[in-house]
Amino acid sequence: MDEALPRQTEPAPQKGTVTQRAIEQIKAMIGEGRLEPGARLPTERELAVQLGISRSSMREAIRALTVLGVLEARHGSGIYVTQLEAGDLLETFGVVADLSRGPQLVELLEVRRILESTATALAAARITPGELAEVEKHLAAMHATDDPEEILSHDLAFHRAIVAAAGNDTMAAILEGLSSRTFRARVWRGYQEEGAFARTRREHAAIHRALVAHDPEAARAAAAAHVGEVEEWLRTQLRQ
Amino acid sequence: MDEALPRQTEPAPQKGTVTQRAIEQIKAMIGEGRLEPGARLPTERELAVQLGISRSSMREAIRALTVLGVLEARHGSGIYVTQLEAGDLLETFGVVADLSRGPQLVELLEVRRILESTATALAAARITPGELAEVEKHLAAMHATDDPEEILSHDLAFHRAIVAAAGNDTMAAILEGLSSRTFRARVWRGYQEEGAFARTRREHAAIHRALVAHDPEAARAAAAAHVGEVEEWLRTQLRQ
DNA sequence: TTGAGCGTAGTGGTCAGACCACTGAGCTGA
DNA sequence: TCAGCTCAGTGGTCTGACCACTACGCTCAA
Repeated sequence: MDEALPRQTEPAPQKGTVTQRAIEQIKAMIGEGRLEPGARLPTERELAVQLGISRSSMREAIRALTVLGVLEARHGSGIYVTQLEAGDLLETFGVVADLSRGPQLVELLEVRRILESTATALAAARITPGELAEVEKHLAAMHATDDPEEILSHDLAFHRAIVAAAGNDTMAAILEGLSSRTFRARVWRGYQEEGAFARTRREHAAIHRALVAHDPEAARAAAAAHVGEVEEWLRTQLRQ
Repeated sequence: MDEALPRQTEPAPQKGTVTQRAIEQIKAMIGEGRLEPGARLPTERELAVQLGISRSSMREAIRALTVLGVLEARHGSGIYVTQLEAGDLLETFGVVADLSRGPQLVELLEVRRILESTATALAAARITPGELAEVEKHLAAMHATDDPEEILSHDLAFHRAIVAAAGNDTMAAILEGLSSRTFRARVWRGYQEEGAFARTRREHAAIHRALVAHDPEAARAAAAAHVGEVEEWLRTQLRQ
């Protein structure tokens, strides 16, 4: 059975470019379970013959699915389906954050505020002593240095550890994209230059307190306020 | 200045494949503002010469950025940078929903519950009479037919209209991906077969009431319950 | 018997050049 | 004036060749 409903009497409607069709066909193979996660695909040359297209076009299709995190090409070995986990598929989410500007950055921060506050609330309810120790490690490291690069790095790890404790890998992957290194660097730079370090520390401490107390509502409020501060600052920047 | 820090004394570290490098370079050109949204790029042949690679490799790079929604190729005309709006960049988000299975679907629904409940709450506060009329149109259409396809279609439009009224295009684009047609079709099918139509109608009515009353908290609760029902049903399905 | 080292077949990565399909701007002529 | 045509330029596709790398099996000395 073909993937398209017979909307025409034509046997092969030839819609779109051959590469686009190849992308859809491989996606369909995976979606229908004909290719399991981790499975190895036929060779580029063989796939091209199977779908009746040239190797160049097939390579473009494979490249497309590679950047989407669906396939993984290993030089000299073969092409494999990824595990199709959240991390694989949502890696490209960072591109959005990297290329967004102006009002769109505010919208992204708003999404991050919503997700991160909920994730922090979940974490407060579920976090284990081991996970809490990890969070505290980065909190302490953040206070122990003056190097902005290192602070940013531990800041990221601090939030990442909290989100991981929330137990939803998909949400974690999305937030990872929303907090991607370049995105944070661009916004944080200006924000911290205005002497927001002290405020950031206070907010981090509040989040930490809520986690220790296993108080979801306090955690939600603290996380929302934390991201909201940056969001509001960015709004102000855009107005002027 | 090159994009990479000089971690080696080498002038050109040659990291990764040439195609990957080309992707990064084009992305950098856009990120640095050398290519504005809507701008037209040099021809494939010219770009290939500029970056010192073959046209094949350049085409793969362009294809990759095309599927990511960053570039748009027009046959016979040229290659253009998209408007880099949320819709352009987050179109690929639907791929995640299409290829996710099992526990990951539950995680996706959890993310959707969080975002959609907040979006519905925002909509309740901001919705205009015109937007409300649009919502009601789909609500009525949903009740006026028995065709599952049409019901699903209006169900999607109902939520889309609400989310649009929330005023955050980025969030709307993400939710669009999370509610993509194939995703909904896969989950909804089983859900509705169990006679959930009546419940769905009640929940939609509750959401509508909250919107009319401009009551954000009621709207949030109603939307969360609505998605949560499906989420819980899916959890049950996975257990057995 | 064992294991380090060496081939080698097969795979993805890259390149070059050719032709096709489509677009759009300029020319032509009624 | 403008409908229609022409054609140079652009993306889309194909072919075939070679390079870089991997994995596996073979060899041969310990």
